Parts: sequence; C-alpha cells; structure tokens
Amino acid sequence: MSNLIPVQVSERPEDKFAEFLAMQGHRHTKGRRELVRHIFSYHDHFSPDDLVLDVRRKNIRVSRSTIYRTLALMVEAGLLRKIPLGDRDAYEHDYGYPEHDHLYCTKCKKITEFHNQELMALRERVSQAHHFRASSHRLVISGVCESCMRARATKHKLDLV
Amino acid sequence: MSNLIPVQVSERPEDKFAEFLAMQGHRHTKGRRELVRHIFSYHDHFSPDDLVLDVRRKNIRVSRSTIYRTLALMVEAGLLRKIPLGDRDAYEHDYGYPEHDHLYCTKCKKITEFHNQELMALRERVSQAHHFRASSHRLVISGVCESCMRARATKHKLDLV
DNA sequence: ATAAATGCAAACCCTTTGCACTCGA
DNA sequence: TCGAGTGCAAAGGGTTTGCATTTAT
Repeated sequence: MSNLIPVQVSERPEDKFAEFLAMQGHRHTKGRRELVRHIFSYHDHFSPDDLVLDVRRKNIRVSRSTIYRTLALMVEAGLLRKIPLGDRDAYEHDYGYPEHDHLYCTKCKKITEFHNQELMALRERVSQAHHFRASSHRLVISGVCESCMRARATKHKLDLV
Repeated sequence: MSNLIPVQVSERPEDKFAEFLAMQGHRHTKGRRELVRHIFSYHDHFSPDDLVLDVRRKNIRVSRSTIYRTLALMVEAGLLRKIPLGDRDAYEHDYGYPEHDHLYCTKCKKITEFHNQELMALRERVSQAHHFRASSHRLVISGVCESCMRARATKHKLDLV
C-alpha cells in the first residue's frame, strides 16, 4: 500500500505509547496495549470502524468507545495522524514513517502516499511570508488514479458500441 | 479577510448560477436567487450554520434544508468549494477568485488564504510520477498565527509573575 | 482502596430524507 | 397545470458522553 521506507526510530510504538501514558498519568491497560500493537502490526490507512471490525476478528476485547478514546490518545501521543478526507476521516501512522502527503482517487477512494522534498521548503517560505509558525501541513491531491483512468477509457469505448 | 485579488470573470455569480440551473433543467427560485446573492455579497469562509444565522438576520426566508440543498448545487455549479478542516467544514467562493490554499491557526481557528505559483507545478510533477490525473488539491498548513504567537508570548511572561 | 478506564446505551451534532404543500415554468 | 422545490420533522451516521462496573496502581 505504501512505497515509503520506515525511518529509524529509537523506540517501538508500544514503548512510546507506554511512555506517553506514564508521563500523562494515564493507565497502561490491556485494551490500550492491544490496540497499539495491532495498529502498528501493519501500515495502512484505517477508519475507527475498520478498527472495530479488525479487533472483533482478532478477538481483542475492546469496545467501540475505547477505540475512539484510544485513537484520540494515540494522536495526542504523536503515534497517529488524523486525515480529514471530505467524505470520511482516516487515521495513519505518524511515528516511524517519514512525512508524506496523499493522492486521493475520487473514483475508487484509494489513498496513495507520496513524498516530496520541495514541499517542506515551500511551506516554510509561505509561512515566513505570513509570519506564521507552521507545525504541520496536509496536502491532498484529488483526481483519478491510473487504474480508474484505464477503466474509464474502456467504458468509453463500450459506450461507442 | 483575504488579501487575494478577484480575477476577472465574464459573468456575475448570480448569472452563472442561473445558467447552470437552466442547463440542468433546475428551477430558478426565489430562495436560490437570494442565497447566491447573499453569499457573493461578501468574501469569507462560512459553514452551513453561519449561513442559517446570516439569512435569519437578513430576513431571507429559506429553511436549513434549502440551504444544504442549495450549497450542494453551488458546489456542482463551480461557484463554491467545500473545505474539510478536521473539526468542521467550510465553504468558500470558487468563482471569481484565483486558486489558493490555506493557513489554519489552531489557536484562534482563523483561516488565511495564500497563493503560491510553485505549488501547481509541484502537483503536476507528483501526479505525473504516479500516473495520476489530478483535478484539484488542498493544502492546509496548520500552526500558530502572528497574533496568537504574540498573545502566547505575553501569557508566558504573565506566567512568570 | 480508590480513582481511572471500560462497556453499554443514550445523547449528540450535523446532515440528509420522506412527505405534503407551494410555486415556477 | 403539474412536477420540481420547499419546509418541516423525523431519520441517519459517526462520534461523544453519563453512569454503573471493572481494573490498574
């Protein structure tokens, strides 16, 4: 799903989360442990509801409320990032992966990640010009992906018949 | 609110909307006319709810449902753009204004527009590299604006007392 | 022991929809 | 005229919350 290479991090996400919880005086519960472990066992974009289904399949016993509450904590902890996409929200890893942005296919709803150096420089220039202190950014390029483009082309041919 | 200069357009938004409605076989009703006129009487970002309040104040008699339905039509017509911002959605003019992106202050929630030439080129390069046909993009740079930065600095000083 | 975390169901918010009425073409 | 547009109130969905129970510290 992603062609980005993980960056080197000193801690495992599980540890970073544990540390965050301790720091904030929160408890390190079974549910929270299982959720971080599950979420970082793969790299993909997901919605809270995806997680509910995953977790059910894996027989991890956490309720929907706990999932929502834990996702919020993980965002606070810098482990996850929330991406508002217009028609839905997605979460993705924000730890152990380099900064990146997204191509969003409006046909098949697929999200593709990309990495671009110049963007950071551009962001910095724009911010300085506006006396703004940028802490993050989000670029979503919407359009049609290669495979949907082909599918569409085929459909057009059929229309001519 | 915006430091962008309107681009020259051949038609007034009211006319463009009327044309769109005719084209689609939709009716040109009093509510729709008053809404376009109101929305294009100022340039600012707004939520459907802002509009409900505005309209109430101005004694324009349209219901919440009509507002939602008309906003959707105006997006279709290319008059408005919908911006998902994480904590809420905003609408803004997409007609008579050049392409632009946003600085979003996480403190005071203020949206500032900016215009950057290079971004289009960057978008095109990224898209080509991924065999993607881009039709639009959205860049939101989040951080702290100048005045909030000053406010924060002041507050820190007070904290020391 | 005891305060935080959980699960459940209810409440919430914003948006969409079904339906009878109204009005534009 | 008569079907699209409207207003209302009700339904929808995704998320949050209050509260009794469970659990980590």
